[in-house]
Amino acid sequence: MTQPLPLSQLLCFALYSASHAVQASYKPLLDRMGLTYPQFLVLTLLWETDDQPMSRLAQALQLESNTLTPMLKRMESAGFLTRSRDAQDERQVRLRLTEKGLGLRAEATEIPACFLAQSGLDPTTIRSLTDEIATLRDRLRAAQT
Amino acid sequence: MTQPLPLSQLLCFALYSASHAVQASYKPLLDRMGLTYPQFLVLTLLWETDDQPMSRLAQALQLESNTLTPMLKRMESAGFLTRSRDAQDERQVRLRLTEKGLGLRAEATEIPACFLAQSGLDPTTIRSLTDEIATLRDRLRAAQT
DNA sequence: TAAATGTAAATCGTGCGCGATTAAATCGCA
DNA sequence: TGCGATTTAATCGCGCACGATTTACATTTA
Repeated sequence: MTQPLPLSQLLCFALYSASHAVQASYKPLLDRMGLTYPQFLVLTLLWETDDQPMSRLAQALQLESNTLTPMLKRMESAGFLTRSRDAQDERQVRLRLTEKGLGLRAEATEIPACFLAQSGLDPTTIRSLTDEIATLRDRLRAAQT
Repeated sequence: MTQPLPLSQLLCFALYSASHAVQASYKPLLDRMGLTYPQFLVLTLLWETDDQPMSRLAQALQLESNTLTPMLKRMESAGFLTRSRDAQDERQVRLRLTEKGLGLRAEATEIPACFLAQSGLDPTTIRSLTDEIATLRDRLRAAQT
């Protein structure tokens, strides 16, 4: 048996604290647009593909209706998107960007670049780090059977 | 200008989703002990050094009193630790492990090892990944002036 | 020593995340 | 065709996170 690691050397804490630090660094930029960080993630998906069912966002973000439903309602009231039942399958809720939601795209997609600058790391390092973390995440999800 | 990246290639989302995946993989083990994930982080710090002021935990976790106060009260009611005002400086709240809190140490410090096994990554990779993520976090915090 | 300054927790409100449950629509199959 | 099983959202409760403010105590300084 090895000695227990201190918090500062735990991968779980590195991820936890880094994720919070990233959200904090995004915050001033998102505030100007009236977005929270998870809402920014939702819009990022809709900027890639507009008019998606909620179930697809849930899949991509690994979030469930108990998180997404109230969040999307707030985004609808704020005027970023519309929610409407699919005519073919009334169980599904389809999400569509409004003009306001579309209008934020150019400004918002600059944020990851600002973030990269703030981090002081070069793009290649950022890319490989992203891949390694995504691989870890996918393996954990797969093990979660 | 480069093209905007899809969500799946954003470092911020990799961190966000991996952090959630790690917490999900810890959950069944923590549930058995009656702990939440942030509570496990608090205990990890107290297992390293018992009898700390709340301000030191706040510094280590980068959390503030608005998060920690209610959380520590819950942990106190659950019997994991005690909270008491420091006699020398009545502004401070000192945290001490109870027998129950101490008793979880051996079992809980095994969790990161289980996690490592689940991840399917070798210890060396885990360590360098942890370091890289911590470096990124620290640079972002430093830029956050 | 009294007033100004600084520091540590606590409090309040809002928005996630998620377990558990419910409701409604669709699908599958006898 | 009809009825059980499945799928999709919605709802409810609780525990973080965090901005903003307040309270209590300590320290500095006039």
